[in-house]
Amino acid sequence: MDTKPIELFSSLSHETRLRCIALLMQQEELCVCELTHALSAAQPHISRHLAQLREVGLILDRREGLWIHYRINPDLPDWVLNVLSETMSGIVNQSPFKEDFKILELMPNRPGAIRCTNEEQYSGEFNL
Amino acid sequence: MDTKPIELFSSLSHETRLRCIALLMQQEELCVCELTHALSAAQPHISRHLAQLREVGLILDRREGLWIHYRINPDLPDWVLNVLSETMSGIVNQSPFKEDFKILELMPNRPGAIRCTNEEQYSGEFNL
DNA sequence: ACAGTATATATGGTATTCCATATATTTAAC
DNA sequence: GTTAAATATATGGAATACCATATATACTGT
Repeated sequence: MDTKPIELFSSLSHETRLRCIALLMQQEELCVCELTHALSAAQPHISRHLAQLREVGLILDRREGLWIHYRINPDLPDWVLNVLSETMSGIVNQSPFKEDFKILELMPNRPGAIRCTNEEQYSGEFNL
Repeated sequence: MDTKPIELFSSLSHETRLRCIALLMQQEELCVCELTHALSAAQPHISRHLAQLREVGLILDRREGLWIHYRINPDLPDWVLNVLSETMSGIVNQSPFKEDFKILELMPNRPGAIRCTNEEQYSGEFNL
């Protein structure tokens, strides 16, 4: 895959999209409703920006019944994945990203819980 | 310095700015006329985008007589510098970045000389 | 005065938002 | 086993906000 740097950076230069990417970097896989909850945003808003990220190839989707799970595309070029993880290390303690992690953790009835009896809990420490 | 990720990425999401950053990552210090030459762009165009990069703190300027030299801000947070160098490794072999390096190398009368030849003498088609 | 660089304004174009609606899938009713 | 309702997600379109460009003009140092 031949990621264009301009596309990459303009994808990351919108708060909604960067917040989604940040959550996906932490959580492996998330569905739209979880992202909607974590960002306290309208569902069409999230859906639009996820579509943009998908079109650029940053994320992949997987349908499972009602839910569509998104995840970071593991086949991105190394330099792109490195940019993402360097970015994570820079923003995990900044707002609104750190709050997003906490709100997601506290979300009731997460979709994964219906099927996965052993959902993994985020073990980080937060200071809201 | 507390670089905001959105500001960083929107700075990098414009081709002119990313090309300037790429040249500055390679060249330590460059003046506006060198960047103007390397990108074959109008001087006000370059100046405008350098101003944006300066306002965000990505680059610093230093006046020396007629010339204003720009350089990457060495006091950027580590994660930002890492994002920049990871990006460099991803784009050095892509167009138009790799061509920019060559055109800059071949520039006649680089400053240090008494004045920059700003004429549009460059007409040769490089086969890069 | 002149060369190098910066800024101001207007204009056109692109991205984003919001609302409404459409599609897809599961569950439930009959 | 169809049909309908409910849930999850996606898309269309108009209004707005944002950004880039071009051109002209102003500033700064020799």
